[in-house]
Amino acid sequence: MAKELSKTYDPKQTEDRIYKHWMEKGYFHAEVDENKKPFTIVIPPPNITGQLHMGHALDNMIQDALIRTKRMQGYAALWMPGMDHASIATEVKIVDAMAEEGLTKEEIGREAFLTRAWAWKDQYGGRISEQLKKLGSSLDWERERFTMDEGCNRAVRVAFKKLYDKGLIYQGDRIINWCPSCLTALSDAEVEYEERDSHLWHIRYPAEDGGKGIVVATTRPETMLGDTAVAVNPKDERYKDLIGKNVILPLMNRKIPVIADEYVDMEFGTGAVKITPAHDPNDYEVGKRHNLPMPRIMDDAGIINNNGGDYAGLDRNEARNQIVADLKDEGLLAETEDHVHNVGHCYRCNTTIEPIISKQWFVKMKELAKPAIEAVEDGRIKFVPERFAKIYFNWMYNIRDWCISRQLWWGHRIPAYTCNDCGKTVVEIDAPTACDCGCTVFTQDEDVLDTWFSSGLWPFSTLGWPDETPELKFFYPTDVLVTGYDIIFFWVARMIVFGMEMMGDVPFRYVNIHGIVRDEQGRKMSKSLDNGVDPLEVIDEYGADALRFSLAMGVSPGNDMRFYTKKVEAARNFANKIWNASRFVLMNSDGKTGTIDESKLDIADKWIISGLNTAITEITQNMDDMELGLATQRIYDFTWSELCDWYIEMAKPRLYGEDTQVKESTINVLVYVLKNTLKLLHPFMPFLTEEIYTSLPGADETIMLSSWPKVEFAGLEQDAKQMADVMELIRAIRGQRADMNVPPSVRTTLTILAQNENAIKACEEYIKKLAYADEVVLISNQNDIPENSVSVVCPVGEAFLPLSELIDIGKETERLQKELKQTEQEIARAQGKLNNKGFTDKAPESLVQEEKEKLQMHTEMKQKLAERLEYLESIK
RNA sequence: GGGAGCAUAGCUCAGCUGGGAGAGCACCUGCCUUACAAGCAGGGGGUCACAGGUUCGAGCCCUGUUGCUCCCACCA
Repeated sequence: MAKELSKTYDPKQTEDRIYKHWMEKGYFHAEVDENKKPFTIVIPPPNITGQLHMGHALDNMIQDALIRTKRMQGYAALWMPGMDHASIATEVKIVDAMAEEGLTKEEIGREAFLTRAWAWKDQYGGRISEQLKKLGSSLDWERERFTMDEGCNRAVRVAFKKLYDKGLIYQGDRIINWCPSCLTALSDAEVEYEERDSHLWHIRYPAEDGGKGIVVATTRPETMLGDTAVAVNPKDERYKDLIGKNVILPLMNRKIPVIADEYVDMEFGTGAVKITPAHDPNDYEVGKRHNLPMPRIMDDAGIINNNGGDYAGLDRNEARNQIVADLKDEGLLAETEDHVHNVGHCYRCNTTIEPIISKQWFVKMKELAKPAIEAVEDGRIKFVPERFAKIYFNWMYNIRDWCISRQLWWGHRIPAYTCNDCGKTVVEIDAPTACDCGCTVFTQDEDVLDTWFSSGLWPFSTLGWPDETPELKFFYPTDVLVTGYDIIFFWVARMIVFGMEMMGDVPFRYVNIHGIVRDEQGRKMSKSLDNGVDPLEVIDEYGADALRFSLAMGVSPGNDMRFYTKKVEAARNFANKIWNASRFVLMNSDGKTGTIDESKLDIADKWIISGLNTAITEITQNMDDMELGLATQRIYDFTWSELCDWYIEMAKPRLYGEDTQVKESTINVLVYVLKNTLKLLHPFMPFLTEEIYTSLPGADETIMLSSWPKVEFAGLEQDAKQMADVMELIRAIRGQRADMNVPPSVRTTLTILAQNENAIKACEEYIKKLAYADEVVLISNQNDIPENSVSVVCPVGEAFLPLSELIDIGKETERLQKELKQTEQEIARAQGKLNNKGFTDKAPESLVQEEKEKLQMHTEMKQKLAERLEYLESIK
């Protein structure tokens, strides 16, 4: 049923209404229905979900756009509402929120939400619910999320136990990254390194016998409190005599041995390294090899403990300053050298991390990584763009055990229970009720799991795993995962690992990696800079369609992009353009549904349908390649220039004419082309296209369930080419008029000496309308060229503008000579190519042919120009 | 120390397997032409970072140079 579109395009109103409509229709829910496969998908609410920041907006836009196309092409794909993990800033906020709600640690443990669940509840959840309420939706977003995450929580425990039983999870003392501010262990991936200007302090450790001893170089003098040896390279002649002897640890006055270890680089510093096994990963390894004591000299908050002698109670930074000062006083500071040092920082709070020896839970990754590597190597999973596979491999080949325990008090608690009586620890899915020793009281491990542990299970835990649900069977593996390159390690790698291990199959076939959305100055959006752009605010002003389109247009896969308000504005203008073009079609539609009678197509119709077909072919290919940037650019160009600027203008004279058959045919072509254009655009502007599409006569219930455009009607190329040639002439005439400052309101008689008379005749009406002519006179003889006219030379013919009063013969001669020169250059270029034997022999036949045609065309044009110049000369 | 990316119009960026340099914005000149001034028509503007090489032909492929960005890595 055709309905009218409002006079002005109001994205907000349209989007809200369409969204509400979709919600009512229940398009947002996954549905397992073998009969409907592959048309069953989850359709996300693209103006709302996950768009906490631009990165999420981008994730969702791409994922959604791909699905909207792929589905139409017959692929099953799955989009998960709530596909996300907690950002660190979010987690910090969660703590506050929980504290405000008065939750105790035990309560949190008992509830044991996914970290994600809380993130959603706190940030997304609140916002989404608010938004939903505004839209009048009855969906209880928070409740639904919560239910899903309860299920996921069980999956986490099952996965943990499975790995534990296979010996792939272990608990042990190891050097881990410790954040003294968050008071938790971190995985290697969670540490960010940053170069800092610092010093390399050279400290003398006197020999036991009062000798000179040895000078060590260190960037962290405060750790000397925990030194248990000094290491040198066994090959180092300088220290050969000292090996096996003791030196005195200054300030502490402790005897420590000089040991030999290959690890020491003779070239660096002094060639002697102080060994602090409890506070440095390398030293820890050395310590293990040499059975050194490993005293911790710092507590969890980074305060020097009782092992630090007089320095106990000092903060690690204070301790450093004090120690350096004291060493100086004692004359043991041999040298202070400037040194740029790579310092690790906590990626959530930016505090300098402290390597600390500590008991943690680890996942053995080497073995788990193997199938995950193979899956990408043999192409079962493909990275798009391909280059990101390298980053993945690099990480996977060098993978180390993953520290998964966190001393945070939100998140999944580790399902390990210790018997209060005998102290035996068991890992169980559900809390054990009885121990072998007869005791019934257990204490659960206080630690929680790394948020990425649960996130890694996401592709199947959200589908009901470990139960064999219909959803799991139906949707796993999904087709494509979309995410930014910054979380390949965090998330993508872990999902593949867990997918292979738990499901025995890949979690998805394609990983679409996109770049980061930066601010206008190219900076990463961040909380500290406060340069983040809120997608919802942008949506409020320009609409979700405009935002989505602007995030896709002209972007190349995997490259960063900048967020420009100007670009969103351009996208909004584009949306407005479509709106108005559609209004034009609707105003004239007269109930026509776009059924084409091929026999009635005229040259302009063939031209636009041919253009549409090319666009369909290219855009479909682009979408298959996940080249959204190219696809959007192509849609933009086709819609704006081909459809709006040319075809609609050409349709006008026919629509306003008397011939009802012509009128009818034209309308049908308009409706046909518009419908297909909307389908091509739908992945990027879902709301606008739905609104317009469903307003068109004879439209489907929703554009989402309509078929993807197909190429129809063959053999249009020749006519299309003729039309294009005439368009070139029209453009040339317009240019000439503009040059001479003739306003459009001044209509003239056009005299045309046609090269291709048929083409000109077929297009007479269009030439009149678009080249501002009140009359077109076709001539076939040079002698019929009107006097005092300006000529426009094109391949399809020569046009003459009778503007005698405006002509300056001298100027006109000059212009034509310039054109003649250009034409001659073209001829020379083409001849040059064709005279080159290498070109004619080796270049593709079609290209050689093309050059020949060009040569002929320009030769003809040259002839005309020469004649014209001759004429001007004669009337001077 | 390894790896990746980028360098194209004043600005922000496209340019898919090599076959006459593009878009948006900005700028200039005309236009309120009954879908649209969030618009229409026309226009100016580029040694495609630099130097070599391969090729009939290079923005695109190869080598090197310079500059910028990012990721990874336990040199104290």
